[in-house]
Amino acid sequence: MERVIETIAGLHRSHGCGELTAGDTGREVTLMGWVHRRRDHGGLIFIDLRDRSGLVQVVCDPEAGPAFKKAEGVRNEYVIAVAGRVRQRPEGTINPKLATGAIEVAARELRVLNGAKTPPFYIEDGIDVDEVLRLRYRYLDLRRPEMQRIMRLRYQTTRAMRSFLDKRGFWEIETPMLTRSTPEGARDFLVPSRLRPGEFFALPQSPQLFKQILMVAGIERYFQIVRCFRDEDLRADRQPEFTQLDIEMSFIQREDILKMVEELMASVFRETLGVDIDLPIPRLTYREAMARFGSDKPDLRFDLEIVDVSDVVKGSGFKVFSSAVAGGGVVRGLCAPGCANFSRRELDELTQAAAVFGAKGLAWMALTGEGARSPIAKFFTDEELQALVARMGGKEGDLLLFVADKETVAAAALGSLRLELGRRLGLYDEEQLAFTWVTEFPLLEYSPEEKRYVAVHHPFTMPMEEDWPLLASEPLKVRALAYDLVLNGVELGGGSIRIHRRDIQEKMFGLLGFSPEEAREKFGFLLEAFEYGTPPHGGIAFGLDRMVMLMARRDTIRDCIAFPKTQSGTCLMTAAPSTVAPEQLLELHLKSTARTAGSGGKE
RNA sequence: GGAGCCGUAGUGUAGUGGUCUAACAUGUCGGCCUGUCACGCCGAAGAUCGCGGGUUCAACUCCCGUCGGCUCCGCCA
Repeated sequence: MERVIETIAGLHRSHGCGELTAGDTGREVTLMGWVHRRRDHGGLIFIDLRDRSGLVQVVCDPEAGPAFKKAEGVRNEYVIAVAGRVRQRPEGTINPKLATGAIEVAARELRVLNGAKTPPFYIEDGIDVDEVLRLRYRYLDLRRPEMQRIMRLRYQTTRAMRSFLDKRGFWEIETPMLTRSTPEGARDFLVPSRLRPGEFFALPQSPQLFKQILMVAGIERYFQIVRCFRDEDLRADRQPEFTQLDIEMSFIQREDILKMVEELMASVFRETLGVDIDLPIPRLTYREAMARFGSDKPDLRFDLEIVDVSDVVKGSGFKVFSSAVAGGGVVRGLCAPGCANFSRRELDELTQAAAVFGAKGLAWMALTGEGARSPIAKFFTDEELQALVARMGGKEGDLLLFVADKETVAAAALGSLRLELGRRLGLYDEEQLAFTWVTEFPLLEYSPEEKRYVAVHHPFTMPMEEDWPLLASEPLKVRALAYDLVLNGVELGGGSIRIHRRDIQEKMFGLLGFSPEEAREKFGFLLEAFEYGTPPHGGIAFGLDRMVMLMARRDTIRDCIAFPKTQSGTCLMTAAPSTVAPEQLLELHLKSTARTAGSGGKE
């Protein structure tokens, strides 16, 4: 059908559709938006008009003449302007499901500002459609109210952060997007330099080194809401480009930062969600978190703690347990309340969940009225069984689950099992916000691939002063002045007090296996800067996408990013990445070794 | 790099070796309709079942491969 596109000339939008109330009755208004739905009754046409403020019903009467004629040709998602008068709806036609349901706009004039193809999915909340389609037509997906709410929440969150930090004397400073590839850490995205053949910039994994140099530069209090890039595999909560709130402060100690961040979080959650966070935020040491919850980002919305039974079972006749302990491992368990009646199938599923993290098996013991029902009960004496049940705090009707393994495997497997049980048993309230600090992370861990120690946080993290003596003797036992903020089992952010003393930094490099020459080569500019009067300093960085995901109660950060990538790192809307013209490569002095025959990209 | 799940009209699903000439809902298009709001009623169009190969008399269905998507492990200082 031939559609006539009209101009907007002479019309001035007076209201948002969703803003109109009974108080506007009698008022002459001009609305502009998208046709959400049209109901054509032959002699009377209703149009639900939508803009980002909401919906309102527009009524077109044949008496309106040309407006009625045009309304007949209008289709979903057409962009129209309507001028008319707000009126009360007739008796009995009020729609309580609609915010503007008590009124309607009687169209006097209607202009079709643009037509639209029929969208491939409904422009409304709660749609059940393949995410591929949503990402391909992201502009339509973002038209949906729930997505608009998330985008607004994200904006409100960064606004609240800026406002808080501004009041505390922080300056927002931009750092380069084209920078130096840094060793250590994630894989870099590289950008070839045209002017320097054979050389490359890297996109920043974080502004870490720049923000520390800003402390040397005397900025004292810095922040930045900044895009960061990591060329690693994706997850529901990991994208190759993401946004972080990056903060650094001088002349402070760990407590100063933690306190400031707690106040920041309280302020942001109050301003965006109207929620009050209980302060101070509770703290766990890394050691405690791993032992009790099997994770360095424990979900504290529910208890269900892991219990160590190594000492109880070390002398038992059950070889799997006793030999695990004898071999330096541990036996730990969980008491699943009221799960004694779990089926074979449910137990298999739990075993699978534990196996993902490397547990070789999952021992179970159902506490029934007739005693312990379990394939392993026969290996224990009555006394051992009693001691075991007592240690686990097991009651009749409970199911005890055990993993015997290296400490790291047992912790990880039971930690994941704990989350699985928490979900299955509905042990927590979805609305709850359980913040926690995790502190005293280890400074170093051993990398078998590289056959050396690597920094758990980064090479500039200050060791805890009481552990300084261990640096030489037992480096793996040294704890760092590093901290993570965790919310509902998700790592929101992390930071540390940095090393500002040359002697300690040299020790650290020594432990990481860098010769002075190597250190200079990798971080020379930073070390040089550090020689010109570096204040004690420290900071933290938060994943904005994850924070918004939790605030909006979504399961993936893709829903909180306007234009996210798929799991294979592509953009379904733009079809990026793509091949480029050979001349472009030539200019950059590059030659692709890829074997795919992409001859210049898709048309 | 590895494991698992998914792929059928525009969309969401059904169909598990033979009336499948692929069904249902919704959407779309046309007609009717002056108080609907997931409007209603009547009618129509719309799918080489992701792609390629194999098994079979016969494949949407079984097998292999491949592509795409999702979840997870590794990886992510």
